Amino acid sequence: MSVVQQIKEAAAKAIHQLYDFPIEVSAIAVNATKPEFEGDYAVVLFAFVKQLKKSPDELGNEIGAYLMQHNSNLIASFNIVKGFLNIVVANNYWLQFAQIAFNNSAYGMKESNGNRVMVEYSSPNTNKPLHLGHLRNNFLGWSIAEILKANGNDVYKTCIVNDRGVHICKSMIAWQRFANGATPKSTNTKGDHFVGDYYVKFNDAYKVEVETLVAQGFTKDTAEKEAPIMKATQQMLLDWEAGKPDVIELWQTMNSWVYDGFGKTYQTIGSDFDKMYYESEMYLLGKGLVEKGLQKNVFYTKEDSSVWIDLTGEGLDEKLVQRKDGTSVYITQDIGLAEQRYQEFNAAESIYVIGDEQNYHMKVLKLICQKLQLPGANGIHHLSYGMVELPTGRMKSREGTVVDADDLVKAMLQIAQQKTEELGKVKDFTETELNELYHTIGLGALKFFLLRVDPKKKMIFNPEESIDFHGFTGPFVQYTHARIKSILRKNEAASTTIVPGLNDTTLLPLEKDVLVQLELFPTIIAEAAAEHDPSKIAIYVFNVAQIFNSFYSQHSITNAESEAKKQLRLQIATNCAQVIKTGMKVLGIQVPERM
RNA sequence: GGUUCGGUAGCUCAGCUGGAUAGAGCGUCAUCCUUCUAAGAUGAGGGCCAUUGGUUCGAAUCCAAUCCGAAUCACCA
Repeated sequence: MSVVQQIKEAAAKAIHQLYDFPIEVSAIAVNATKPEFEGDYAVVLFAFVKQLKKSPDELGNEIGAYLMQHNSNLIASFNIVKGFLNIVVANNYWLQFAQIAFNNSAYGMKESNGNRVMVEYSSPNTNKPLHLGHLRNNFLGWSIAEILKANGNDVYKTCIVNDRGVHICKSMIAWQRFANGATPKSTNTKGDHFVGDYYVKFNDAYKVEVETLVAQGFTKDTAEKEAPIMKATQQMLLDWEAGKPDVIELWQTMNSWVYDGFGKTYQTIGSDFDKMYYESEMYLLGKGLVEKGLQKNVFYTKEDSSVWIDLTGEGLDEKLVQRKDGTSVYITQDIGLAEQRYQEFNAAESIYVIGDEQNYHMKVLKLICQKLQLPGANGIHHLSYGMVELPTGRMKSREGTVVDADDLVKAMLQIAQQKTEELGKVKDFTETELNELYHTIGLGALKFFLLRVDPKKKMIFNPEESIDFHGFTGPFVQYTHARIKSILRKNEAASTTIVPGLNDTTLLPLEKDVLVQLELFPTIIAEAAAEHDPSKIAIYVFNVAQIFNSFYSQHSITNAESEAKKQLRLQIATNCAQVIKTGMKVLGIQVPERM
């Protein structure tokens, strides 16, 4: 149990016992003591002054004395300042903690709890390569899955590929017309980029046709509908749905190019999935559910025989779930997919990593699932993340301001290489080792940059700042790890038992600061899982690195004042490396032994 | 117009289940490598926490209103 939790429980018990006043543990407020006062944690007394009709000083003294008497292993002393009961945690407690963490290679991880959780993320379209926004999605999804695993859940990572629809047909039409049989191989282009290029070519051609029609006197609306290339695209979609062999074949070929490209990107950025779903196989799902919904009177039919749900009672609108021609819409598919996945994975909780532009859609989806009483409906969570914008504003494909994922990763690796070469610390590395290191650092910088911000918030990607390797960055944390490892290599392993001769030794402030920080790790991991928020861990891991660096600059480990101190500091350093490694791992970031 | 989210240092962000003098990083200025990795450390400077009112012992945090910004409200996906 965490120190804070122990203090809360002890304080609640004290108040109950001393004043015969039962109080919820959660009602006790405990903060870190400000550095200028003596103590580690402070119990806020104001809340009870009124209820217990005693002055803060009186309360503090009585509660403090009780706590010391009944929790002598935890609490060494206390003092009261302006309504705050400052508690000094016993040095022995911290020393013991150092041993416990040192001997637990899974420190921060929880035992399996048997809960099954499905995480859906990435979900690309097959007409365009991945961009910066997809990277945020992929890093968030992968990380939240790891964080949930670390908290003992069984996690299933899934991905739904949007591989059908008009947008795909656009690329196909453009390829037919403009490619002259070119392939990714013949042009030496990555498959997803190759197909994306034809999507762009479609739009260029379409634009020209519309302009021509407008010049001939058509209205813009008519021109957009009547442009020959658009009509051809719509015909192609119909042919696809009818299963016309040559269209299906082209569709399969072009999609296979895209998957080839995506596969490479996923491998580079470390995304993986337990199960891939393809919309082409799923878009008919949910038809049965429409029937079921009608029977349950959750849905109703309008006179044109389209099917709707009325969500005005929930403050939303009426929503179409089936067109009058009997075809299903986007949301119907999603309902079907939700049910199907529940049957496959039996996950009580499903987390959908989807941009905040779909907040409304996800709200509707959950509501409908609940009204249909689908199992697992209450466990649907939308991990809604904000858009990634550039300093100049939103990325727009039409204006060519989209930051391509592959380009960005490549640029990060190059900067990692350049920086590493400048510093010249790993001149003895082999070619393979060097490439591995550039990958670790470059990708680490990128992942950390995208994960260190609260997912809910939109963020600004500043190319200048993101490639900074100093301060609140991935490489800073990685560097700290490498630094610790370097020290550990130069010393024999630390003692795994209680270091003799330390019981009476006062911990130095910086030694204690590091231990206090390390002790928070399990709490932070749990918080990050509960809030679906990897940024909590990024911030935490940075704090650990920072505090260690302060400690390191002040106190020598190798040449400590005594052998006992040396052992303790080796333990502390080892624990820091361990916590940094584990914390970074759940963010999807490797840490090097040297850099 | 309705709904939702946001507005904290020059910039990027923490802090938001109310608690002590609002914190980091970047950038600026100044120190520290013959001693464990300087991708580091230390210090200085930088703030009407959008505005106004309310709730109370106490508000960046909760409530209301206002201003500014974003997303969304498709028989698109």
